[in-house]
Amino acid sequence: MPLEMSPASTEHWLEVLEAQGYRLTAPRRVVVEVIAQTDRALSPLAVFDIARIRYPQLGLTTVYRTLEKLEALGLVQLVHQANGCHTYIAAPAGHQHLLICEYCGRTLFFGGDDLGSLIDQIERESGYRVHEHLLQLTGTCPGCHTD
Amino acid sequence: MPLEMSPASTEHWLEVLEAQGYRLTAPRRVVVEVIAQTDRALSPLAVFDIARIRYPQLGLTTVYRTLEKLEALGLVQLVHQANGCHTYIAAPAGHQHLLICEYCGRTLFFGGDDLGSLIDQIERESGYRVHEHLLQLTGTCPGCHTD
DNA sequence: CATGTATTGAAAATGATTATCACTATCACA
DNA sequence: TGTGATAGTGATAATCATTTTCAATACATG
Ligand SMILES: [Mn+2]
Ligand SMILES: [Mn+2]
Ligand SMILES: [Zn+2]
Ligand SMILES: [Zn+2]
Repeated sequence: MPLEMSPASTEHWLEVLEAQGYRLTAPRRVVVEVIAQTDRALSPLAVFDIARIRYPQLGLTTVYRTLEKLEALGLVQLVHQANGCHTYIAAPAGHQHLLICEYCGRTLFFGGDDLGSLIDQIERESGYRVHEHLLQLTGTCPGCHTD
Repeated sequence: MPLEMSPASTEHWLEVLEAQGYRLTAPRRVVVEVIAQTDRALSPLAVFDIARIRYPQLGLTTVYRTLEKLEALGLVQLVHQANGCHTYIAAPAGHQHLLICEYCGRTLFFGGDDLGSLIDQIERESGYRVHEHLLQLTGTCPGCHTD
């Protein structure tokens, strides 16, 4: 079943970073706060612009570097955009897929397991082994369609 | 069920381009040939390099412009790469999804209808209307795994 | 405090894609 | 068959996102 975005995982993310041996610096904290507390996919530049309000010295380079670490740790996940540029969004626990409202940007996750039987079938018929998959749905959320 | 790549749709593609009012010029022909006859996803630059062998005056700009038209007509489809850059591959008739071998690049298509029941379920549970979806599977083809 | 290491951000470099523009090829039709 | 209108081309320049470099700073540890 689809999941709502969970709020404010900031503290948890900082713990994970610390457990990895990373220092909890001011610029990292602010980047983590922004992306952990937003329920929309954000480009690195958008993260930068928001984070800079609280921490004006912040560099865009640090935003890229922090997002890279968070993605490697599975705390954020990449969202593919038609134009080629990628955005990032806070990821729920485990591998999940996205359903994005094309009007308001509201985002819902649903479990990767829902794909299991489809993938099993494709493996049987093709002889391939499936290791990874990318699935993103786009549409309109309940608030953005009236019919 | 998964489909093998169909060969040499070159003539058909040229007809479609012509039917759209586009002229069948030498540079367009060579770009169409390259992408229509390859069963792997190619970057614009890769298309350029291959096409240039037959038509050295070709400009990279024209490759981008031709791929853009072919994609708009549904003749090629975009393949998302982890690094952000996109590649293109000849698309079978109708909306299809990709299964790509991570070792040899061999590519299989499977139909969008296979996703129908999953999408129905997600629509019911979420209240969203799903308009588009992006699905790509990655794994190993029969020739690239021995077990 | 002293020292080694991680982190930072400005600036430059890179790489992909797109926009410009002068030129050419092709088409419609007189 | 000319001829003007239009589509198409490719070299070049511009743009945009991302990565690299590097000197300076912050932090941890003894
Ligand atoms: Mn992508
Ligand atoms: Mn589909
Ligand atoms: Zn919405
Ligand atoms: Zn293979």
